[in-house]
Amino acid sequence: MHWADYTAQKLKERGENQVSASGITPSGEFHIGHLREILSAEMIHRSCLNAGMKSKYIFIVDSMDPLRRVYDFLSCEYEEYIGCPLAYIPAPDSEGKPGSSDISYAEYFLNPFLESLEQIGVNPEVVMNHESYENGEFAKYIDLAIKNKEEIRSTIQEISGRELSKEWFPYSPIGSDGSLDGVIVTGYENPYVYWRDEQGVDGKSDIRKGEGKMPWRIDWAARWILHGITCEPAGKDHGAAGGSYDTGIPICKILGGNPPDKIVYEWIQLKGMGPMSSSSGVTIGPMEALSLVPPEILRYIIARSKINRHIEFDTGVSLFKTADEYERLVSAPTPVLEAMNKRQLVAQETQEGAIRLSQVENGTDPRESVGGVTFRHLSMLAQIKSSDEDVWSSLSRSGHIKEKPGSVLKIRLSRMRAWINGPHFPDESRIDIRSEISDESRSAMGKLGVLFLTNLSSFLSDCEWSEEGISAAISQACENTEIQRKDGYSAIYLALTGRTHGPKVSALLFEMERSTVISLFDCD
RNA sequence: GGGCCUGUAGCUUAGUCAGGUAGAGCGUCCGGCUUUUAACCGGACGGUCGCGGGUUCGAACCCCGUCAGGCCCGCCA
Repeated sequence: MHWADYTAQKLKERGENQVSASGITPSGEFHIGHLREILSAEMIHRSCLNAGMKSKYIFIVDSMDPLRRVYDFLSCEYEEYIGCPLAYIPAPDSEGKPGSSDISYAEYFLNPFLESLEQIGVNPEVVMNHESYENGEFAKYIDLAIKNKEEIRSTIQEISGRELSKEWFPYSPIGSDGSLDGVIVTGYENPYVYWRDEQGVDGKSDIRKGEGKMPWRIDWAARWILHGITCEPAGKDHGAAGGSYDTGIPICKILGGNPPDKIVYEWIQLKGMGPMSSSSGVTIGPMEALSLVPPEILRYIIARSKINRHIEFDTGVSLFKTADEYERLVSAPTPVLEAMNKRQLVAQETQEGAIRLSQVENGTDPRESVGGVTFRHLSMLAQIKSSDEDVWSSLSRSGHIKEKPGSVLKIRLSRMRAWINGPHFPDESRIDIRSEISDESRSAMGKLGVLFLTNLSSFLSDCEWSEEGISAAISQACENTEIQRKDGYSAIYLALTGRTHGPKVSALLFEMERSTVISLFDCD
């Protein structure tokens, strides 16, 4: 059984209404790792729906979290905003300086991410955490946390093994300069928390407004109750013994809630750049990774791995392999046979779940996602056809598509182009058509190969210029020169690309000018 | 120091919770396909399940120890 289905089955024991959630701090550009957080929760949400439960998926943006430090991509002017909630500070401009646009720092990084999520079929209910504070939704829990301050303090100290200072308080007010740092609480009288900040200024914060926040470990526990969260997969950092999951559970109970079960997912890491690239400074941009990969393949990468396994995200050749695997499973699902033992059945069921959860739209037929065109074929067309229109007309001539390309296919092509034109596309998959046959290729194919190509050249000069016609000509030339088919095809690839293998020859030649092919092959 | 996750065929891995003859895909090799090429079809090769001990009639699986990799115990997905 797939892990998401298994989790859904476990959740059913709690009841028929499920709320899955993710929470992310928008402190910088979103990246592939955040995607695992999002998709882990979203896939469980889908499994709950598929199991007949009521379920929703919410994405909580930690917009009330303060700016921790001046990140590399920020200019030093951000120094003055350290400690201030991300919702209340300006977004950086193109130079990393605080800009004048009216969107906040938090929104600046969030908005493009939400667009990417839409493309991979994730449509969460978005909750800006700072709004929950501003609306007073947290007030009840802040009050409870303050009243149970000592119990929460000892819970955190015992479970995390961390010593809390004398000044520690379960609510951090914003000081006179807008920062949460260094503000000491001096008193509490519902609804006001009294404080003194680093400048020595005294003030008070209304817990019903956005004038402060609870520390992370308590904030998390409180939001579980506020939103009725039953499931929130957390990264292994939160999941470690003594981490915020372990303290969140008892704190949630202190605040009168029923915490979700602990679900921990492993990290996803970027790989695929050769050892040379890291030294040459080629690194992959966080959102860039998302823009290269077809949505269902991206989902499949997350769905096929168990939630507690490392994933190496690779934008090189293994992307082809993953796409092949996906397409193979979609077009020819493993059949359920009587002879299968329990394990094989489990494996089959897990595989089916991974494919089902990889679909951009829940419940659609996986075969539609391939759109009749394989990833590899598209990579060839995208390389030899610079205009999209030519790609579509080629696909329609070859019978891959009926009329106009669907939106799924258009997105696939644009991502393919981004991949091919970027630094991550593997060289070995690059189609570089030679204008003449190199000496190495000539010696590799041997005399028979040369003879074959010359022969082929004449057949091609008067065959029908279609994939079928070209295939027939190749076949004739093979028979005529008594070359092994295998060697004949190798000779063609050697002439075209200098390698012994490549994409389907008839399709490749068909996309070229007949005269170009004829003069290239006529090499005797 | 304390803790978590991982270690199974050349590679990616299933199976570990509920112990019962180690499964799959990729790659490799061999054969087939007389319009066969980043294919397809059939077959073969390939595993001391990290290592050592224990429990058991029986251990990849349970227990103890140990090694290796990753991670957490301020913030981080």
